Amino acid sequence: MARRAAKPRPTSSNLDARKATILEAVVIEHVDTAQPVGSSSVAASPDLAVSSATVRSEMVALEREGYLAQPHTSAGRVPTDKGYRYFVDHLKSGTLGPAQQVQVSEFFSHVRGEVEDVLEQTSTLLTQLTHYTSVVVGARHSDATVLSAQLVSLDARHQLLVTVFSDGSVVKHSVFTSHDVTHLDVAEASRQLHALLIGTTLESRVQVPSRSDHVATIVREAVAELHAATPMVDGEQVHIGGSSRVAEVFDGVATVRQVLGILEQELLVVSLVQDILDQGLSVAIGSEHGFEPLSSCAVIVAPVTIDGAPAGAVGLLGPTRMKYREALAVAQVVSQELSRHFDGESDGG
Amino acid sequence: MARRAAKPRPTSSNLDARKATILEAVVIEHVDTAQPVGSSSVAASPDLAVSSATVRSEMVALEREGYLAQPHTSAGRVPTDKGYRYFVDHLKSGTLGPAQQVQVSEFFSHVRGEVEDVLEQTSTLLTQLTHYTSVVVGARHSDATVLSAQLVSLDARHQLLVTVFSDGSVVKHSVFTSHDVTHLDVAEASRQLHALLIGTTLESRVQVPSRSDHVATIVREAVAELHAATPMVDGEQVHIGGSSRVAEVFDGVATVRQVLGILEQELLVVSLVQDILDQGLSVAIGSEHGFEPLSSCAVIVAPVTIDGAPAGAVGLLGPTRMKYREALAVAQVVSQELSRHFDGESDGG
DNA sequence: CTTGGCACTCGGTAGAATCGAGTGCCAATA
DNA sequence: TATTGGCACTCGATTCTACCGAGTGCCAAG
Repeated sequence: MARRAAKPRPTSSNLDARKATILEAVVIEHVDTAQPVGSSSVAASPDLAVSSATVRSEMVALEREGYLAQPHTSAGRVPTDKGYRYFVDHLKSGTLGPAQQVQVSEFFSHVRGEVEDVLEQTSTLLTQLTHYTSVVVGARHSDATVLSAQLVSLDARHQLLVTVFSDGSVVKHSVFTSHDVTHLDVAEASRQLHALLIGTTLESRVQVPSRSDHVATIVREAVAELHAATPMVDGEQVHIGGSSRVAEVFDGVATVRQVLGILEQELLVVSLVQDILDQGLSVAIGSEHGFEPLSSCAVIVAPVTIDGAPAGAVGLLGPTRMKYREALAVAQVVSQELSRHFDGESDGG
Repeated sequence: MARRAAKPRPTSSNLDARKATILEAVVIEHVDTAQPVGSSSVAASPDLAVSSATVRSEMVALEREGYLAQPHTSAGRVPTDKGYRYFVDHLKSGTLGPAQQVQVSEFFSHVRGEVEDVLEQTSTLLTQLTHYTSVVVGARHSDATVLSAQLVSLDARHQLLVTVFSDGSVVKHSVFTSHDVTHLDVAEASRQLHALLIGTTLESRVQVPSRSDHVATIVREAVAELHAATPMVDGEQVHIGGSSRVAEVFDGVATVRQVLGILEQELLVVSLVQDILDQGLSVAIGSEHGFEPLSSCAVIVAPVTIDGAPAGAVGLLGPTRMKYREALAVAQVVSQELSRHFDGESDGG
């Protein structure tokens, strides 16, 4: 997954009005029918007052410039990734249908609970709205500080370090001891850990006691555990919804298998989404994300912010032959609403 | 999902030795080739010293009794669910291949971390071992008692109730107040909540204070929150691995779509697994689980225990045309190892 | 009861014919 | 010069046919 330096904006993104109209018509029809589009059906478009012969000659031009492709001679044309890219870049932003609007506001006025639950449910909402696979990425909290740390004894040799962070996340880590420890020792260790960790971040250096008594050992173990497990905790939380949509939206078992396999590797998905965001894109089409196994997919992303700070993203994954207008609108609205939802929450709702 | 009263053991599960051998041969070959099996290839089996004509007449008998079916005239035979059932019931339990054994012991000697992580990784292990979709269900903790409850302030109007249970699970619940509360109030509420909740289970009636001061309000809210969210917390945790295998193991996009759709509804999967366990089965073949959308699947389950008490299950989901011997062996060994893993842990490892 | 023999069935495959959507090209036209 | 109708051509998809062969069911002989 190559991380490119700058936004790969189309180099020569100027088509005269007629070519643009033709390209648009091809995209729209192909998205609808999944079939190559012929010149005659394009010429039938009300936006176009020319004959199919004219359309044909324009189409060879569009093909030469890389916007269209022909599956084989004597077939219609199909948009290339570049063609979709032009279409998307020149898309007047769509809006949600009334039913969708209702569903979204309904959802956000009723949803409640912990962040994780909200994100999970949001992913369900997204696939319901679009019939595509959805991805919701929750923020990492590498700069969150410890609000509270506490050691709870499960049994004489098994303690649980429970740490609460300023972003509201709670993590637990098991601490095993080789000898039985008393409740008093646990209480003392808990007190020390709290004092030691409070205000620190996962990246902070923490000064652990060097003594070798029981309590100090537990404290050292616990801190080591907390920091050792950091990479796992630090990884953003991912919620993937509607992966079954993959099976109905792609043709060919091989592709389905491949895409599902990718979706199972959640870290990969996160870095993909992050990558696209870093490039300042809201859509990555086909090979644009430079990730071969997903070259027949388009990925739409929209950032989520909490009080203005980036806090994650929502995404939609579909075939390059995707209903971009709809999907973009959904992603945008949902990410906005989600941001607003959390904004409101942190002011006290 | 009908919950049946008793185990649906096969009613007349007696076949003479020759019929049994023939059935076995058909199952084995069909599992291997996915093709209908003809009399001649069965007759070629070294276990059988009869001609194909004899095999044929036995096969019509087996078909009449419901163990085999013919896709169409002049095709070979295919096992029915009943046929697979007989095969499974009379299977001499297989054993893992050496490479698999190594992989399992390797895994369990290296795995560490919280229960959730272990279960998640176990699900990955299962699909690696079998190439089937795996399900790992973690225990519910309805009878776990509260070891610790603590209220942590995120901001003036947003508190977090962090509860630690005796089974090592930690849950958090947000508590919002309509007025700012002081740190002193939070501390006091935390103290009261701890005293109030400790030793209780999620099912316990808790006597909340009826006073109307700030602290009492928070306490009431927090307790209400904890108990309101119970159903979600109570639900067993599910880890599903290798759902992409569905795409390579079933043929027909329709089936794939359907099975994936089911897998997305984790509650359904849990109740399915639970159902099969309740029936005392280790395999549910085709329609045996009475769950129509999965009628082309076989589900293998094996219970996981901690110190003898039921604590969850591991499962494998594949086509009815499944490698039962292998898969059963894997499920059994992994569930045992998992049980042992947790047994060891609770004694202090 | 088993077996070899035999006629029969029927899905799958290969090849030929056909269809038709769609193209590229060109000469006529505005 | 750009547009257009006309036309020959291409080539995937569909249909039809013939045919092969795996596999069956049946039966008479051992």
